[in-house]
Amino acid sequence: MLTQERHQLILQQLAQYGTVKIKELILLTDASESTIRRDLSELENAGQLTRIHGGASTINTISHELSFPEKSTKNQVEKMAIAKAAASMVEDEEYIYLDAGSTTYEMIPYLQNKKIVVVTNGITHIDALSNYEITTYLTGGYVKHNTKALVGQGATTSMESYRFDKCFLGVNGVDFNYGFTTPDPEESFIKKTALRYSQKSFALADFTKLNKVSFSKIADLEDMTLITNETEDNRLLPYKNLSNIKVV
Amino acid sequence: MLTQERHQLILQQLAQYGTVKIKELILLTDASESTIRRDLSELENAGQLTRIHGGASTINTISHELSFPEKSTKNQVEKMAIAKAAASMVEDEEYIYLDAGSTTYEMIPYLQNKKIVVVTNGITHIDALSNYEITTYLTGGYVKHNTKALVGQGATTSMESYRFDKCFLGVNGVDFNYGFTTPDPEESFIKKTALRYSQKSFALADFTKLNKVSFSKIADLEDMTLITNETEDNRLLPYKNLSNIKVV
DNA sequence: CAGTTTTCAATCATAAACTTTCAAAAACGT
DNA sequence: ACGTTTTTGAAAGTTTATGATTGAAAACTG
Repeated sequence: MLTQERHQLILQQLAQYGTVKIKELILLTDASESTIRRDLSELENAGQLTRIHGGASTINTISHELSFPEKSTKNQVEKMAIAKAAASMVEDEEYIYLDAGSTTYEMIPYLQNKKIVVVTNGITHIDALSNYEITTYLTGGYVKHNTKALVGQGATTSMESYRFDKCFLGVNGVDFNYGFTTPDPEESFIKKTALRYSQKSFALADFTKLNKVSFSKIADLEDMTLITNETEDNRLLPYKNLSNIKVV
Repeated sequence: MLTQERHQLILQQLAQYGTVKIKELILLTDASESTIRRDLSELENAGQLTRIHGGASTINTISHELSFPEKSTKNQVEKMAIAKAAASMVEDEEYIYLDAGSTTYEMIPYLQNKKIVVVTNGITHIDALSNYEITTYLTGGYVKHNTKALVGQGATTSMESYRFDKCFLGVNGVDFNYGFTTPDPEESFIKKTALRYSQKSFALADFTKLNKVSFSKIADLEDMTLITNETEDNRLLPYKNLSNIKVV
């Protein structure tokens, strides 16, 4: 990746979110920590940003915070790492279902330049997918106001017209006995539908979701490949022996 | 490959991506590294690009980002007046189809507090509709990157599940003989579908669209009620005697 | 506030990109 | 066909960018 490309990416992230962490930039650019630090120094000297502990922020953070919604930075780096691993599963010429949700959203930058077709029920994904010029279809359906996800009969019906090589679903609970779960039965039903029409399915869950059980069941553990991240404790222990698990 | 061809290719890549790597150019041209370097030097001396470590970039990458910002607020006042009049046609308990486009978008603030259900193919409408807590369904379909409108078979199919009391469509051409027209046949087809499933239909067009004919026909004049605005000239003259016209 | 973890700046060796040079190949003109 | 000019690709030596390492500084934790 060219120096200028990195600089542009950094400034773009800042314009979008107001702040950015070094670890996020490392994931986005595949550059080393040293390189990112050098980039931030240069951009700071050029007066394009201000460095803060752990990352950088726009010069005038105040105005930005008011006009733009803050990126929820909770487990952001973990989510990006998982998203990156998930995106690496995608190959050219494939048809992909991308679930609504923040983790699947983070996959989009890593799908750049892949010759794929994406179907999604996440309205928030559309802008990013358009920016990267990825061919996109949206399912129809009822608009959930809080999450901007499409659900209901309209969503499932429109999915019946499609078949996917791979689907990527966010899940809120992973449990050895209860399998994959999520709070909203409506969304759960959409996920199940995606699952049914996909050759291969992936569940994205950061470590905070492990050994949690949510309300509505999506599938059993063996039905999807779990993509999650390493932790220092032994939360992952029950799953270590599973064949369909990828730990980043 | 001719020198001139290479130069053209380099400039074309730059125009498309803003930056280009030397390794990419080697692959694209089958020329040696030395040759590409010479090309870049020459083009830099000619003031056509700036070389950077690893490749080259356009002189002012900033201009690319500046082209983004604001879309023309052309005829904004007229559009709002028309939108307001259109929204006043909507009554409680009705099921409404709201077409994608800037004029129909302006209707949304005026729909506040109405107990209605809205179906739309305009992704850009969703945020506003959510803000006003209006029950919303989105049609599915292919995402047109530039307009963020949903089109294609998926869109029309999903509309078949719905029936509307009223639909509001933006049109680009209104002509006494040719009726209502719009540039994109795909979008035209969606509008026709909405029309078919609506009890009553409204076409929104500011005075600049009058006596214009666009490529793809939507309907005849008598099929929709035209909502447009007053002008000082006599553009409106041919339509004055129509029963289904509302001038604001 | 002491101990731990994370982040940071500085340094250095390596790898990648760059410039210069030169000889071979291709294109050109007579 | 012959010599001349232009273009090309490879090689040498130079510069720049990068990633790993290390100890210091800052933030976090109990």
